[in-house]
Amino acid sequence: MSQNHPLKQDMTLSVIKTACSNCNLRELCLPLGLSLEELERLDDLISTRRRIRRGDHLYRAGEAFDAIYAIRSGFFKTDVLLEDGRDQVTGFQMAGELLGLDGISSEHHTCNAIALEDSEICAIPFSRLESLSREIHALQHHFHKVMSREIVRDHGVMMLLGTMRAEERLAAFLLNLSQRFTARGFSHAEFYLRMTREEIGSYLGLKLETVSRAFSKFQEEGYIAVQQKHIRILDVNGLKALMSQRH
Amino acid sequence: MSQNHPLKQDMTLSVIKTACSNCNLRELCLPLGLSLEELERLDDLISTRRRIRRGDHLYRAGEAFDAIYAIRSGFFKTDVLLEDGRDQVTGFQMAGELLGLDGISSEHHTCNAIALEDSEICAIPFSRLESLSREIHALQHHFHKVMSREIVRDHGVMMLLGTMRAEERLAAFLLNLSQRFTARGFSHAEFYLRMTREEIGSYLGLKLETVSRAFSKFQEEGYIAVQQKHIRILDVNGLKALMSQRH
DNA sequence: GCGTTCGCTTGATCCATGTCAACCAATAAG
DNA sequence: CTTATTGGTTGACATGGATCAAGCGAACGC
Repeated sequence: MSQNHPLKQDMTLSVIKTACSNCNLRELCLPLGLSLEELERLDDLISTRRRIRRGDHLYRAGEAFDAIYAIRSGFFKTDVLLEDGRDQVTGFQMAGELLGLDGISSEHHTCNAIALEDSEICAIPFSRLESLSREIHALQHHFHKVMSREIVRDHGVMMLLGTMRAEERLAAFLLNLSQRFTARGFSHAEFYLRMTREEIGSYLGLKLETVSRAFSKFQEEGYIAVQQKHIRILDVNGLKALMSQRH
Repeated sequence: MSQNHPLKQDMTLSVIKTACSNCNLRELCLPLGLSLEELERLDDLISTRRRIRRGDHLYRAGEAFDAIYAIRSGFFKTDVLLEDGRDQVTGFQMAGELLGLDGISSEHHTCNAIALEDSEICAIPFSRLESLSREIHALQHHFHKVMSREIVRDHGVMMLLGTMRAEERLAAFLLNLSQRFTARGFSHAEFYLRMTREEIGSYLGLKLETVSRAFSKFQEEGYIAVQQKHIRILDVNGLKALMSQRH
């Protein structure tokens, strides 16, 4: 069992800084235009801050659901397992994004959430979120939007899996990552992948060899420079063009 | 432009019977255990009831979002369109299910909803739903569960598209339909498909020929009897077994 | 520092599904 | 009733990606 071992240092840190109101991710994670008083009440939402070490689970499929999680820093994947052993990565999540929304429906988590690098999360007890969002209109609306955005994102993945070919899928994937890194103030053209070829393949419905070949192809074509997990995008438009060409 | 032509008859009908409290779908669509007073307030939620004729759009991608829709009777598909003309069916919805949740995030619909048979829907203005769910705890929670269930469903489709082969996909599709018909009091073993092979294929990430061949194969194997859109399931376990066999 | 493991790349081959095409059945239109 | 149209089935063939296999570099444990 991979367990979490909060360090002393970690504990004090969480006491000092668990506050949405001064979190530098608040534009990503919270509604805009809250009053000071509302912001203060929101700070009470976060029950705990936790470190999750690379490779550890934040939660597992089947566990009772009682909180959703905001990623404060780090990188996660979620995956679902079929009885017969097949599994699929359903998403990669980065700082400012939420984890655990799928657990609301059955009150049990339906997928595994695993840290791909040492990460920090804020746990938001769901019943408290519901009661606070009955009082703060903007919070309620924001939460609904976040859930809806997740549905729209999933439709995008369905589109990708259902209609695109291997290279298009990988191009879409890279462009999506690039865009999300940009939104977080990182370079849009240069980043490190936190996941393996196999995890990318699982997410994109491809085998790792196919992913690897597509990377090589993109490099040959001059769209990107790859060196293991280090990616530099050299020609965004090339990648975009690749996606829109018929068949 | 396909428009809706409500008939006089239709109008009176909607005045007489627009009431969740006596809707025979309420177990599917509403939280349980509401007080009478709460049920009455819920009835006010539904602003209009509309007929949508086979082939007509309930809404289109890009249109402003202001309501979600409960299907009172009938059958719908939703699809998304890529710029280059490719499209994909993202779901089939039947009585008691909700349409339009994807529109909350951007306040515009992100897909098309098209009736596959003459249908009736209840429009639920979203702002009213939000304000009422701030007051009725059970309604709020139910709504969150419904959104979450949609996310879980989408993960199931991603799994299907990402890891299953053609026959497994079709088997999963048939079993899912069967189960949903059963939940609505229809036969679990015999039903009419409302969609074409092409639409099934689009949903499952397959070409219509492949769908057709898989149907024929299932019939040869004795799992089902097919005659155009009429399906009889003869061996549920056969279909289930097909899905869990390795590769 | 050295061996082991893991992740990645690349080549050769195979196969499931796509593509193209012909034909048939059901339904709608005239 | 006759014809046009749409949806479905089936066959022959093509191909994208899976599979199998070998080898290599980077990271990690000892």
